[in-house]
Amino acid sequence: MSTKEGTSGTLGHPEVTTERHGDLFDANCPTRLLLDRVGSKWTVMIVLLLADGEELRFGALRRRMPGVSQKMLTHTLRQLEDDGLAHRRVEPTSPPAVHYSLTALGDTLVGPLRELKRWAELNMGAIDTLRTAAIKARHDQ
Amino acid sequence: MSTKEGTSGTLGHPEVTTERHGDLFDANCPTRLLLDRVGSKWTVMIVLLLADGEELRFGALRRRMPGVSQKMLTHTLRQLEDDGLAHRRVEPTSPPAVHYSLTALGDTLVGPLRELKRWAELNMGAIDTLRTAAIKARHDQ
DNA sequence: CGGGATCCGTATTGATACTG
DNA sequence: CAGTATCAATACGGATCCCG
Repeated sequence: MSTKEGTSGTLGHPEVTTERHGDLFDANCPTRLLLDRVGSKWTVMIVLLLADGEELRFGALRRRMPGVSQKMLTHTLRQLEDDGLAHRRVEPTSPPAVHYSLTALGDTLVGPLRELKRWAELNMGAIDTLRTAAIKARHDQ
Repeated sequence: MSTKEGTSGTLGHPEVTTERHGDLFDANCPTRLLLDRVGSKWTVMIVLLLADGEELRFGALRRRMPGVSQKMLTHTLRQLEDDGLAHRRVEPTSPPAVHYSLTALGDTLVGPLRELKRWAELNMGAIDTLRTAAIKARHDQ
């Protein structure tokens, strides 16, 4: 998630002009583009909160996401909106009320993300144990 | 889900010294822990390359991953190893040969990641188009 | 060949403060 | 309430040199 905005960035990066390796993985790999978004700290959380047709206001989202700053929440929502994954509906009332929901496209992402979440809940405990042990072992030796 | 919006007026400090939480999503959320790893730039690529029992040497991995630096490759592999997702086998030959493969645990992650990859390949094109259009629209107006 | 150690730029995130 | 604008910290990723 270091690659900034997808727009032809001026990354001090050697141009990948050749494809002589002919491999499945490349710089323009869509998976990486997705992971740059999904890897963002709050994206998945928002998508999962808006799943199942849930429509939440800015403040409601914020309350459900402990630790998020309003700047990051705004930023991530904007990103999701620009990607066509989330929809933003503004009610021009006295204090403006902004509702967020998933688009049809965004909804299709819920499945894969839920599976990932399920995997995490099942295995992250084990991983954390293994990790601690491994590091301790290296430190020991 | 619970549409309860309690007036939790206490704007607590960001100090997360204790496990003071009350929501489903929190810092100790396993999903976030997983995404911190998966969101890393090269993790998914490595896991997918090592899928299906593939065992690859350091150099082989590197050759298949255009743009990766040896530092990041080493770092990511070490992380995967510590997490118990990858296995490292050293052959103490004249020039040392190090082979990497997935553990049983690591293998179970392949499925969810493949699904994510499939989604990406199907939809990232559309997303990129939408994103460009959205940004242009905002800039236009 | 594999990888440790170091220096370094910058993207990402966060903490305020201010606006309509 | 929802959002923008600044400023500051840091973690991420890359380049390079060196070692067994």
